[in-house]
Amino acid sequence: MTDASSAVTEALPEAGSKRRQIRPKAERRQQLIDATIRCIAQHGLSAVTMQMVTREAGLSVGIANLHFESKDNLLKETLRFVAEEYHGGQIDIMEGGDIPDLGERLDALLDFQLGRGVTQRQKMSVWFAYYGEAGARPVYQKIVSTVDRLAAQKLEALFTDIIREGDYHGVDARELATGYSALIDGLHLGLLVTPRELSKRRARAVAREFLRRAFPQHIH
Amino acid sequence: MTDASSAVTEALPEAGSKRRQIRPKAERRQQLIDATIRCIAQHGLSAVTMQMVTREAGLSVGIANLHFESKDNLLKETLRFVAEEYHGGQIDIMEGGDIPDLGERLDALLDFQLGRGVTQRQKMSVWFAYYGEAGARPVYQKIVSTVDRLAAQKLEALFTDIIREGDYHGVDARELATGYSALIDGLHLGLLVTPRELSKRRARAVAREFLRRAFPQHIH
DNA sequence: ACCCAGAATGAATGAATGTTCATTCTTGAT
DNA sequence: ATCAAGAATGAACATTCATTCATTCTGGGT
Repeated sequence: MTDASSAVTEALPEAGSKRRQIRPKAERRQQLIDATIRCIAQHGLSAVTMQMVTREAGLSVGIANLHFESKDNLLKETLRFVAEEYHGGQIDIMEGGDIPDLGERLDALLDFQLGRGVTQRQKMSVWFAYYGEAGARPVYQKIVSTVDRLAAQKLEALFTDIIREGDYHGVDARELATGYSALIDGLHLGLLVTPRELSKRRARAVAREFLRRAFPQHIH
Repeated sequence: MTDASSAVTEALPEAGSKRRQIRPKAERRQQLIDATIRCIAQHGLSAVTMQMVTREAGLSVGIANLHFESKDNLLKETLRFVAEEYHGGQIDIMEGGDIPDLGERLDALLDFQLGRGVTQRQKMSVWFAYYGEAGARPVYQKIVSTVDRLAAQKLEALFTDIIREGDYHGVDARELATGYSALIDGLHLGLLVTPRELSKRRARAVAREFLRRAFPQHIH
């Protein structure tokens, strides 16, 4: 449900054709959000300008204020999109009727969180750019909190099921879920800031080991 | 409140003295760095201006370019200071001849990483503000990598000692150190972005549980 | 073929910000 | 008491950026 990532991304290369095109509002909005994500990843949140974003989108500067009322709003909506895409993806897997086996479901979750290619790195940059500003901007905090809370609940529910199925003792689903979420966030940080020290392979091994310690029967 | 003439310039330093003071270069540098930290924590990295920082420091705008050559450089030096302070504190504890007992040393480390009061929150904000930009700024990446690598080595060494002392099996010091560092980073993020969901007390419990699983004889 | 609602444009505007530098002031040495 | 070195100041400058809006253009409806 949440894989609109590369759907509309190709609007850049017009071979000499600068002809003005009229498109529905929703499409333009997504086009601008996608461009914003690329700009943040490449230049950093604090360096992003409206001119930069609209040029990246292949549009004029005026249009950003037509569809979003201001730069602040564009940035806010971009955060909302990224947050919902990431957490939505997780939630789909965790609820997943697709995967009945709980151990496999855990694996799929880990795959989603630490897998994928370059695209993921772009999203990670955006993610942490906003985290960095969240301390000073309540609006960002609220957006992240909202989706975060839902994902945390689903994770706790999944862990509860696993604990029951494996008859594990001395394990608190809530505490473990908090720990696992924090671990994943920390690994993302490591991948972003010190990619030389932490390979994606090792990050996965570390996360896997965490789960294996908690649920030895489910992770091999 | 926002009076340009009288301003707030004489608020913090010396009571009632608006007289110009000449102080050694090192002291002014630190004064400006401290002010920068407070500004980042309060307004976010992308909103920080030179005027803001120098007013916070109770100094004039010109002085920032006298002691640091540019805004970029001031921000860079501020990151370096925060990074070295944080990692330096950790390293002192981990090397710690002060605390012979390894279990207690772990506790002290956890205390340092998740303890303290409001000050810590300020530092956290700064920390993640830079992380957010690190994806797009190699300079920041390098500063963080450098101190990070050293701290990681010390942590691995401490874990190795503990594993030997406790005769633990099936535990890899390096992997565990990576996991623990990531966990702490992730908990810091949680404390910063969703303080409502994650209390400091619970963060400590989660980190403690992680260590207890790995080193049951050393953490009670 | 014609029309017009509204999508799209981008030059113009004004506000904000980093940096400079001529000038003022402080301090310790003489 | 005097002076020079250089620390400190802040008004002025040049630049950059978000936002506006008069104008142009497009495409579906008639």
